[in-house]
Amino acid sequence: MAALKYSRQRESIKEFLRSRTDHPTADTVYENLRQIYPSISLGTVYRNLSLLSDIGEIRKLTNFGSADRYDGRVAPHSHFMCTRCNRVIDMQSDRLNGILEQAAAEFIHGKVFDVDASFYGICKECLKKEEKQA
Amino acid sequence: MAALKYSRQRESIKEFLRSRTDHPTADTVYENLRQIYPSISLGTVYRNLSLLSDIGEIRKLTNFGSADRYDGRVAPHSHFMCTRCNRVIDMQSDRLNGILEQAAAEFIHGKVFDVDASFYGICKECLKKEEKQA
DNA sequence: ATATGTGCAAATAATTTGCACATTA
DNA sequence: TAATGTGCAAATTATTTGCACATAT
Repeated sequence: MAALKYSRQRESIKEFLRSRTDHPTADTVYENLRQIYPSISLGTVYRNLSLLSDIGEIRKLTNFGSADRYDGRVAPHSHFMCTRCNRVIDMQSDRLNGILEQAAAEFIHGKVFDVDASFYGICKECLKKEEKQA
Repeated sequence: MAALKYSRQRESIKEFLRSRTDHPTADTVYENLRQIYPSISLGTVYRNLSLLSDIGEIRKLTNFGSADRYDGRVAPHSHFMCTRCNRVIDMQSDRLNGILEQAAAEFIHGKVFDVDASFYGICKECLKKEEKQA
């Protein structure tokens, strides 16, 4: 219904997310956009993030800690979170994507529209740090 | 470190989750346990849910709406959430589990300890309701 | 002109925490 | 009796919302 009107705040938020690969939280988006639009409000950031993910321009990740994170990349891919340093990095596996799609198609108790796979562990860098300590 | 002591509240919470397949929220657990322990507090429920999931006796699902949900089943499996009625149902696929494990093993940027796959869509029952309206 | 978007501040929702008392080992 | 767990209430965190004004079509 609601006809979408242009807003530079929204465009900037989208652009900012496209420029990053670290899946920032709403608050990080806010702090960064403040450099460009000093009077932007956190409410506006939340409203636009939610709107953009509703229309599929960005992806909302609810899976990696208490604050939601946002991903500027919408092509199918998975994520790995390091539970030491809280980094979230992209995982690309066509095979995994294929199997997830297939599992979705074969599911008999409903119609699947969306799929998400998340992995948790310790990243290389944090593993190295632990070795040094031991 | 912290040596674990018995508590009937904790045992009841675990037992309650084992008896359900609908992945209740902390609040639902609280409301139900109140029938048995009228003076139990929400804080105690939260503390025990978090403790139980830390020691792997239950699983915490952060993926299905604003409130976390809890799963008494810890064997590897996936979930489907109906975005109409908010039900979360179990999905069992050995093949999917296998591929997820394999993707975890092949991941080169870190060591994976945990995997989660979630599916979103509309369940059979809600699909039927929509048909009737059209 | 009218719908849509924004900033600000207050409200809400979910979860966590401090503290005095209770229970377990 | 020492460590762990509980209930209660207050605090914290993330997110949402109402409202008056601003901007886009």
